[in-house]
Amino acid sequence: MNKIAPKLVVRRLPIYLHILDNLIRNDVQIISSRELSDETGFTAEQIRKDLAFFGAFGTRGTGYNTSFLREKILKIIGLDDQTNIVVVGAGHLGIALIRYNVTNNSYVNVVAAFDIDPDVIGLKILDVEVMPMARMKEIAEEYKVKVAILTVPSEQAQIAVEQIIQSGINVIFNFAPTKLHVPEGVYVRNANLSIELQSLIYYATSEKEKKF
Amino acid sequence: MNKIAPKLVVRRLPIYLHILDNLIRNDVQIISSRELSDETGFTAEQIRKDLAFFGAFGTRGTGYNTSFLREKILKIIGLDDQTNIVVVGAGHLGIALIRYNVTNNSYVNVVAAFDIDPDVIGLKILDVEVMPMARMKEIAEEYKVKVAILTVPSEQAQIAVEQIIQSGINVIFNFAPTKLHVPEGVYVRNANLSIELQSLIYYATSEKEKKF
DNA sequence: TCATGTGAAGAGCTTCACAGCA
DNA sequence: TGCTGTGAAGCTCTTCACATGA
Repeated sequence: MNKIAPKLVVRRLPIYLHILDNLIRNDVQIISSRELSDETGFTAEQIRKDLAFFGAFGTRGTGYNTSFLREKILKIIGLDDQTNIVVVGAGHLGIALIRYNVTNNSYVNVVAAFDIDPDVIGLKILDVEVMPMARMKEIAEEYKVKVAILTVPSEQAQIAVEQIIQSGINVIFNFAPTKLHVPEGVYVRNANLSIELQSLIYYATSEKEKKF
Repeated sequence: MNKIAPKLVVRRLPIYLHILDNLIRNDVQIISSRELSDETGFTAEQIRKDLAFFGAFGTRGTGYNTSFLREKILKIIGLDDQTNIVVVGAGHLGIALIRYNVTNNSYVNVVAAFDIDPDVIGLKILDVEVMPMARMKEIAEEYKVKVAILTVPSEQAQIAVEQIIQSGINVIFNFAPTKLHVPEGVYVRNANLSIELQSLIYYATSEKEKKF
């Protein structure tokens, strides 16, 4: 394994994982790329190529063993044990993501939230405590946290990023509508919901109504 | 204009729009693709190509007039007047998105939320009322709603989709972790936050720790 | 001179067509 | 036979290099 994995392939792996979990729960032991295609909407060829990038996990003439493939994908992503993350910014969105994540995601666990507002510090969302930013490094080290969800306002985003990086976290899922400046080796994915929403409007409006 | 706009270009337009809004607020009248590159992280060439796809909006040797370019992008996206949307599913995530959107997005306006739970029907989140699903069509027609944010649980997603489509809405921003089946002409964008989060773990784990 | 606009080249991802193997 | 695995072709998007024009 020396080629680097295509970004879009990596983003599809958890989708396959989710389907495999459901299949295994229903005692399905074998699945073909054609059936996975029906479940996902991706083509069977694409699914085979995605998986084949990491190795030959299937059996010709038969398909993929669901449990075996699940284990392989867990290893590839790096989800082999419970992965701990933190939420930075305990506003409405941060709190909603904590509740949402806990109920929807059995692989990733939020260990703490951080905020600068004394009014929210000390609160518990489900069993997740909101702590002052100063405790981030201690928590990150204790729980081996490598990923942070960032939901602070734009103005505070860059300052929060410095603290996140100093805490040893190297992946940021950024919900603040601003560009983050990070050093080499830190990976940022932006999830700017307002901007996504605006781009969707494009597909709601017929071409005829647009003049430019 | 007969070629169809590249999807990735459309997704970047609101990013340019956001920056232009800030520049105009600070009385900046001219911006070059180089400066837009510094603000966005995209290359200057890419920004020029993105904009040039829709027309020649700049002045050679000078740059782009911020107000002029803003107007053009608004027209291209279809944001020429306040765009109304609805939220389907008034759980934690739906409520958080209503609060988040209202405070972050001056172009898009949530006119109503819908849910099946009698306990939340009648609630107001800011000034957005939670209504029974049966009222969706009426509201969609009254406010010319073309876009819905879908935040119901997976099991209810497909049923909700039928109602959304029957209400005349043709674009769905889907937060439910399930594949939606829609007819031709309906555009779905998935924002599965758990799955995005899982794919990020890949970038947090060093290659050395992975064996497959 | 300086920054836009644009063909051409390049990179990345998907689809095709079929070889390979249980 | 049936489904995986994979080079080759095709498509989409990005980068390059420079012609164009204020």
